[in-house]
Amino acid sequence: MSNYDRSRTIVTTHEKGDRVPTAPAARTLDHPEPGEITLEGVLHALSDPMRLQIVRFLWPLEQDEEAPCSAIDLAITKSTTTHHFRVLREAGVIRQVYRGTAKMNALRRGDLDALFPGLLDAILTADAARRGREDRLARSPA
Amino acid sequence: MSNYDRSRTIVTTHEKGDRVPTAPAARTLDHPEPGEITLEGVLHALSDPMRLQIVRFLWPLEQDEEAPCSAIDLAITKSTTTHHFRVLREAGVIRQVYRGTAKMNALRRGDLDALFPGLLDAILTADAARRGREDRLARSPA
DNA sequence: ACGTTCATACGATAAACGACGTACTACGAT
DNA sequence: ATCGTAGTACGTCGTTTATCGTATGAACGT
Repeated sequence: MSNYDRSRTIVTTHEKGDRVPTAPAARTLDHPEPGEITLEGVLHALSDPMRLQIVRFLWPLEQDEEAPCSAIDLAITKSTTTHHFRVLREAGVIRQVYRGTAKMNALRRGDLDALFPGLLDAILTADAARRGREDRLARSPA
Repeated sequence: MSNYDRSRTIVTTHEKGDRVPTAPAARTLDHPEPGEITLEGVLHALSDPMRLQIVRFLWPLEQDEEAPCSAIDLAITKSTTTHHFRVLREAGVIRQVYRGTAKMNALRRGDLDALFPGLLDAILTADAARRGREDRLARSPA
């Protein structure tokens, strides 16, 4: 289940002579190959309000521009945030990479557009339109 | 297939007085108003393989053309089929109406296109492309 | 060495989900 | 009246999900 690279974390037992975590070997994260990305998986990943909010945040960024997890203000705890980012990554929607102490996130726009042309834009445009409607409703006299 | 006789459709409300006991107020089904349809709900409804298969079946039909539940051959039992159709209906993806002993289904194409322009086509085109890829892979020499 | 910051792992929990079987209803035809 | 067909209601079962809290780890400054 966890794609976290445990090659080094396992070593909590400093048994003196066994694997010592002297070579951090840059934490890596598993991402699905384009061929492993499924439409159902992507749709499911985007069917959660929090995750949609994350993608909405990432969407306007330049191609491959990255943002740390903490850049997005979600009304959930940090551990739940981690969970949602992982779901998005495992579905192939975002790419995550460690940069120092932060974990940067970027939409896998190229891969998704190649696999499902127009899908991402249709979803996010639809979402933007929906939000526009709701805002207008909220502002209109009751 | 698709030649359903609509000549005896609507008339469940008999003129005579009010609700005639023989006509138990024509079973009706609740559908969300366009304003109640959410993007998350639609995405969630379409993120299941069986439901995607249902929509894929309904998609090529003419505008508002209907098909009974039984027209689609799903590898699940009847009760599970009922469940999936209900999820689609409650998400606003399809419209269901009783016609005699059958329950007819149609995509709510107009409503969906108005709310989320391009979304349905993007999803189903993406799905078709994906299936094309998989078929090619399956046929290629191992 | 120490503390701060960012993010994870783990464990718990309550809810939702997908699937099933059985018993049932509604409608139309025999 | 009875039967078959189409679909529902309900209860169950096992899995997944979304959320949390707490403890932990990794990188960076001081």
